[in-house]
Amino acid sequence: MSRVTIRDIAKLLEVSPSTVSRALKNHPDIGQTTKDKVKRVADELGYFPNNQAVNFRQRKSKLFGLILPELGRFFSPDMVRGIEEITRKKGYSLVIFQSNDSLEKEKECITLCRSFGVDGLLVCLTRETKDIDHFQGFAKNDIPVVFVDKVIKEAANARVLINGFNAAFTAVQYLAKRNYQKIGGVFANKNLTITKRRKEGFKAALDKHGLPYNERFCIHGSSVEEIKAHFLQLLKQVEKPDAIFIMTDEILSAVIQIINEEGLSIPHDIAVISISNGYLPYYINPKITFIKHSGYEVGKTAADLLIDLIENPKMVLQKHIELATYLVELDSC
Amino acid sequence: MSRVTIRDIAKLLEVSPSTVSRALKNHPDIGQTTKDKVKRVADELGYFPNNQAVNFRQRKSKLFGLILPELGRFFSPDMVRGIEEITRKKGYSLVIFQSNDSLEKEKECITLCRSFGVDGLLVCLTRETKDIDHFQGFAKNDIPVVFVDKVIKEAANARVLINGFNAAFTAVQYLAKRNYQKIGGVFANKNLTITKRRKEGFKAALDKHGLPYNERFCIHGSSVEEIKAHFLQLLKQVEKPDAIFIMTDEILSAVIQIINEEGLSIPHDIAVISISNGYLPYYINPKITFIKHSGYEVGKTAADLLIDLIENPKMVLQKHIELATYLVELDSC
DNA sequence: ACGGATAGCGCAACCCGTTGCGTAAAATAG
DNA sequence: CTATTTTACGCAACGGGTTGCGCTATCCGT
Repeated sequence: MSRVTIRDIAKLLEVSPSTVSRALKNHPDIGQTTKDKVKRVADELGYFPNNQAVNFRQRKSKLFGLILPELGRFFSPDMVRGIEEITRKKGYSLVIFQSNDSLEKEKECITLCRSFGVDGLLVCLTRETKDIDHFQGFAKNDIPVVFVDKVIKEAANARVLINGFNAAFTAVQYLAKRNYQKIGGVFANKNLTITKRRKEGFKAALDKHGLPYNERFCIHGSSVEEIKAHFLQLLKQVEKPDAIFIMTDEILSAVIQIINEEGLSIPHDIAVISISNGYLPYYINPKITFIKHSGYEVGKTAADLLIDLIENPKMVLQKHIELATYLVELDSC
Repeated sequence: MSRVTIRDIAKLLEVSPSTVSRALKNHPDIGQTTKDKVKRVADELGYFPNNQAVNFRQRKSKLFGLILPELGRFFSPDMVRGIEEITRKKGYSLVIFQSNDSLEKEKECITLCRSFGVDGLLVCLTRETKDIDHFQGFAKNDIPVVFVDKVIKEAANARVLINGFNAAFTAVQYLAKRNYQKIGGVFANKNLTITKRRKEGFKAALDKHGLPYNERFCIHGSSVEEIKAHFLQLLKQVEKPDAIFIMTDEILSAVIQIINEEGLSIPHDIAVISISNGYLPYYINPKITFIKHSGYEVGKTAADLLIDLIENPKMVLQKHIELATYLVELDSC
């Protein structure tokens, strides 16, 4: 059996489809008795509106696209949760796409989003993305785009991310105040904006506390394997850091494995502080002191901003939001 | 500027919209010169098809709905990743909904899915869901539904999950073979099918190895807090288990925190084995021996099954797939 | 009783790509 | 040079809900 349409109801009641349509949405032009009849019949027939038709007509889709490099285990699930909550509350749904950190796939995702006619787009850029020209199609059609977490510094688009500079600064300052002298850092890919910002904060805090920035104590890596290998090298050096700052949960997970495998004791052999979404630090013994950044908040804020942009098209499209972070003092330094 | 339609191209070239439509899809009825002209103009104007119109016409949406209790940090991200990979490859996209483990919200999600006209549905049921009558609307309209991970035993629908009985059996057998005598278990909510199956495997293994099933060594909890409280109580008992089986990563994360806080040593004070997606066990010191179940594989398998059901409508809709698990031997027992 | 207001509903176009059918022109066959 | 086929394209309806406009019937005021 095919689905019940407004015309089916209309025929049954011998009224026009437009009357049924208006009756169902309590349009004042329709008499109460007609409204009642229509609603009763609609109910009996199990009618429900075909959103595809409505959206097509209104040139809306009530869908947001969400493009991520991948669904990780730390930050992104929380972020997606936050995004989904807000969008849902506002009557939108979320279509997710994974770009696998490939620029080419990111472009594919964009094409898909356009073909679905998404009403807005949330994007966490791939590490390969150097410019955002491929998003211009959306700007032309007045479809707002909000960049989240991984952004491009030069781009003048709306974006939401955490204040990585402050987070790193706070972390390193904490180490400095506890008299750690040889502070190292473990960072992601050097070229990413997110890495640069956090490293700037790292250096600034060292500087403020009169500590030297030692290049040899800082390692970078684009994958878990790279991080592990480089960190192991660092531990084998003659002169080792007495404390390390860690840029993300992913990196923390890698570093912890090496520390455990090497049988080192935290904080005795090496102190650790991390920027984290706040779960992993509690699984580790001792619990890792961290700078809390909330994927959930980032997601909610980004979704809110996107909805703002849709509801107030005149609003500046270049709003930048940097969310604050805070220290959670545990046992690792 | 509004988006370019097939009629815009038609007007420009003084042909009919149908000619443009056919030209763009290489229909043999259209002459080569016309095809070339159409394609060139389409390109110049930046035309791309309006999927909303097409899908509406075909009564397809090329969307799958995915309803989850929530986006967790262990199993579900991997599962979503697997689902997304397969669906994407087959030309579908994924709309995700969170039911927050509420039956009412689950029903809301279903309504949304229907209104979007999803072509298929993947569902991980809430803990409140006792029957699946609210999915009957899909059955009537021949829209396939695949249940994933959290299922209802009685329901005769397609489903994909891991073989929880075997996983638990293997785990407990491993403990038994290593001469642990007092084996306890930490389980989720008693009423869930997923819990029942794993507990059956737990008991069966004890039975096979002539070990007693001790109710006092088994705890249940529906939340992290409950688990923590109950597990702490268990540790304070006079007679304590010498090894514990843990049913999920979420529970493992809670148990580990208590063990750390109590200053117990694994496996000396208590041995641990868990069913896990395979990340958390490596973050813990010592690394936790676990039964590997793959959210990624579950996701891929479920998506494959769903696509099968769409492409071969005659196929039995009641296919049950239980994925195998395997032991990963680490250092916790 | 007459003019204007208002309530209540229908008509038809619209959104845009697709597709069955029809047809004129060109090509081929006989 | 007809008769038939083939080529190449156009027409119009379809999908389903929405909406501006127009029309009729009733109601109210004077």
